[in-house]
Amino acid sequence: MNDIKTIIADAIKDLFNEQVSVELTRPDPQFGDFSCNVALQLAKKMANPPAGGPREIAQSLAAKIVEDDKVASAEAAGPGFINITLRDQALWRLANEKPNKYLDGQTIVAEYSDPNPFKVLHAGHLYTSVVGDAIANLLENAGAKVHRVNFGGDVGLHAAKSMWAIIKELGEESPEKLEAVDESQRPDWLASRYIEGNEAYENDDTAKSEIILLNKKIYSLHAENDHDADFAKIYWTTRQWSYDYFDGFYASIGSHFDKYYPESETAQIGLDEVKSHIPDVFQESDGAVIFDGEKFGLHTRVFINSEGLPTYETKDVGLSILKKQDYDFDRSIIMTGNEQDQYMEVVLKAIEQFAPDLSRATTHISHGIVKLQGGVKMSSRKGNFLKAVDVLSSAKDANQQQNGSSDQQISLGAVKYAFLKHRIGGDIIYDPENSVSIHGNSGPYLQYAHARARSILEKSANEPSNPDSEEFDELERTLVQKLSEFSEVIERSSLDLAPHYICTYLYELSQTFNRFYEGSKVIGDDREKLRLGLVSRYGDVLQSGLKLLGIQAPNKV
RNA sequence: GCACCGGUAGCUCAGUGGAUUAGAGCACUUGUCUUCGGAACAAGGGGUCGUAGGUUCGAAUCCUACCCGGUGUACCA
Repeated sequence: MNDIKTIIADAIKDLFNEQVSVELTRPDPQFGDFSCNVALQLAKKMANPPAGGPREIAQSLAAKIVEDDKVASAEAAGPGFINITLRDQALWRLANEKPNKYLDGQTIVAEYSDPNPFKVLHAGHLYTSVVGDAIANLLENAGAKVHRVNFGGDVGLHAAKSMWAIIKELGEESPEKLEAVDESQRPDWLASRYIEGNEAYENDDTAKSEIILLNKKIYSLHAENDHDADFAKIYWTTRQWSYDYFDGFYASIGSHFDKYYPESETAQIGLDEVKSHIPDVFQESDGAVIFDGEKFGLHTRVFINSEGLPTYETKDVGLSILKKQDYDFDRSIIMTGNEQDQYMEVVLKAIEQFAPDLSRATTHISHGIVKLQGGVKMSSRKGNFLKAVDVLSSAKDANQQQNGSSDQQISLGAVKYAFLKHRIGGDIIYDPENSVSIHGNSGPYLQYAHARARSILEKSANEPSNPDSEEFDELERTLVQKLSEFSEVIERSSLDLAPHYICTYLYELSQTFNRFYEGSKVIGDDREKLRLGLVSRYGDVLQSGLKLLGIQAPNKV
């Protein structure tokens, strides 16, 4: 693709001695392989454009471009577009192009999922785990060294609520009693404690003040690095249960993290940093330390509360510094729910005041809420929300019911694809039945399409050939043309941090293949070897595309 | 109030300032096909791209105002 751009850029230089950034688009296939609007740009730019305007510029460029031996035809069209058709061999080479490693040598930290210890993973955590992982894959594929990290609150009111209920449940501060909780029950047991603690906090004033005290106790436990007191033992043990539960969950969806950053580890660093920038960046106000975002058209937010405790803002400052220390990244990507959009703007603006490079290297992306199709009522009662495992099991059930399949790769692929196929940002309406459907734009459909392609290759007695010197017929060429888009799609997808481009592309590709397959006999045809070559490349593209999305593509379904 | 995000077919959603006719899937109508895995292919109906202006050779896309929905707006995360 860059070859083609160079051909056009050279032609522009030769004919008009101008420099224009050449952008290629993929037009409707009937118009050619590529389309280019440089003539329209040039006409604007030139001091003395030709009398025929952009149309004439396009014509003379087309005549020049077509001289290149990669190009079969180039024609001026419409108000001044140039439609370019490649020679078949050049198109086939493009269809086999390796991904552009434009991020070679770069280090990127991707932070997502971010669940809190002591609490339950909900549907939103599942969503960001899936989408964050796909983005990390894309960046890795472009050559970057990517570190996946996870930030969560192991201190704070929710932890105190849990600890309060844990101790109540145990009857006393005796850590050995925790052994009675079976390993498999630990996540649910902790979830129940959080619900109890939360309820007590809201409805029982005595409990509430006890919990507030526990909150401070947890902070000081960290400050003193206490691992010996009974209270500390209970805290550290149950906290570890949470991390074990997270690890198990991520493994079950085929994902992993390099590192967990607990808030307890970022709080002090953030606190020191914030304090060192009073009053130049942060100011004291009503006993708290704030950042006056209004100077920048943003909100003012509290970084250290009037009790001297760091807020989430300060912990995020600490996290940024820590991530930079740990990985010396070129770029940092943070994915959260979109309710944090304006919050994050303030934090990044504050960081910009004392560490502009750090702020500039950070990209925040955010997503909406995951809802179930049909709008299952979310009760306001605590603990009754859409859990990550609920989403997975609804897919499993739907797969069983609709397809009679208990294949986890299928139901997991269905969920991932259903999340990934939408542009990041809006709410996701998840429909289990739709997601596992073998008709239409779904994960299982593509997994099946891949298996079917592999099956053709296996069934044939011949080896695929590399059709480098032959001409394609119409259906073959349409397929190769679509295959040739793959490397562009994944590059654009990683540039825009938009995995959904890949979903759209893979589905379109499979439709193109089905049309080819409907009209072209493969096994037993004179052109069998050549066509096997196309089927083989198609299978590879489907598999590597799905792999980038974090979806398995087995050879047999 | 102010700010941010969204509003595209009955539903769920794509859509890079470009090209006749704004696209998919699901759902609906009809056809092909005794199937190299038909989990297919072909054709059709269905649209004031929230509304009104503006910029542009060209706007779903950019700008302005407004309407609707969601979220955020000082010591939660």
